[in-house]
Amino acid sequence: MALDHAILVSLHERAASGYDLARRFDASIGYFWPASHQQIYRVLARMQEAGWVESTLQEQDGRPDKKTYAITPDGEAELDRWAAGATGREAIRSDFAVKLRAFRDPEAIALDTRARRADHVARLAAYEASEARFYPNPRALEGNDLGSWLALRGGISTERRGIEWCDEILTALEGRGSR
Amino acid sequence: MALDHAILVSLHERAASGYDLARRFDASIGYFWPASHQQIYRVLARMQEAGWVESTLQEQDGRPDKKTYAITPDGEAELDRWAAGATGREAIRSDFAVKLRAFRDPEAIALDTRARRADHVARLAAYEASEARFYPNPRALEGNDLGSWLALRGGISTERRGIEWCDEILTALEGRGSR
DNA sequence: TTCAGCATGTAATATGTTACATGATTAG
DNA sequence: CTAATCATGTAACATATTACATGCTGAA
Repeated sequence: MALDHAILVSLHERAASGYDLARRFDASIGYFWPASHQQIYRVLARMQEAGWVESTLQEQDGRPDKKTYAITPDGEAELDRWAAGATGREAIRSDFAVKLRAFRDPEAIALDTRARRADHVARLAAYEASEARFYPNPRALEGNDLGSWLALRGGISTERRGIEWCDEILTALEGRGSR
Repeated sequence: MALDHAILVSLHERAASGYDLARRFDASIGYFWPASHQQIYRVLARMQEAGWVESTLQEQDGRPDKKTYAITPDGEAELDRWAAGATGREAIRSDFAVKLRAFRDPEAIALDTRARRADHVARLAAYEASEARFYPNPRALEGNDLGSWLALRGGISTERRGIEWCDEILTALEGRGSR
């Protein structure tokens, strides 16, 4: 039930509506735990029943009502409980690696690899921009900010390694005549 | 439906029973697409109905009967079709990164990080042993072997980056007084 | 007037995990 | 005698994805 905790972390940082959360998940926290709005609404409902979050309705003029969720003390306690435990090994599920093993169509692989590379480059740029903007002086970081920065560093190294892998694949394919 | 294709790739390499596949998934191909035997049996049944695989019963003395699955021409065609398309971006789901963002208990994080690091080291060693054993001369590789080697290279770089990230986290935590 | 954005959800389907179930053989 | 390995699955539950549904505002 890790989406629960991702949402709790996000609500701990700041109260939000389901819609707001969905947009946050498209950006910051969703880089490490993607989720759609449908999923988020469902989990919010479940957590509200469990007493981990509470909601207040806000009227807005010219807009639909907004249901703002906030984390409760029980929710904070649950976060603590969860944070004290160990996280297991994360499953890697890579269609792309499976496709490499299949190795059916080198041209298609090369094409796919180039697209993936561009993707990694774009995301790396976004991460690096974030880092420069929000964490210009990493040595001074503490607590929550330190954690967020370390998570971002993980993202940066993931993208870099993705680019390197793509380059390795492209080099190997080119060396053997596929363009 | 990527488990389907992972199984097809595996059956293309060699026919196997559900049980055999489950063990393969614990080792080679499962590094990139983990799956339990329960899942595998379910997907095999579905693919047999679709005509992508076929099974033959083998009697064995002193052992339960073995149902050996093989890929059919339709299955091969499906693999081709799938291999020609592009793979989308892979979702990263990392409890650990979420936990870093929560940053509730630095001691617990340090402990967890050390455990993860040990895990990465072990898996890296396994990958490197495979590489030395099965692909001593990468430049000479072609076709299927080249693909498998490139997939393995991806695994190796993933583990290396995991170790580096853990070290970065531990350094940051130590620099601030958590052991 | 059409499309993007705001804001909320339900429903159906697909996929993954955990627990249960059976029964034989072989190694310790 | 006990546990592990071989071999097959079913069932219940949890989670994730895709499609559907509604309705308002503001900008092009």
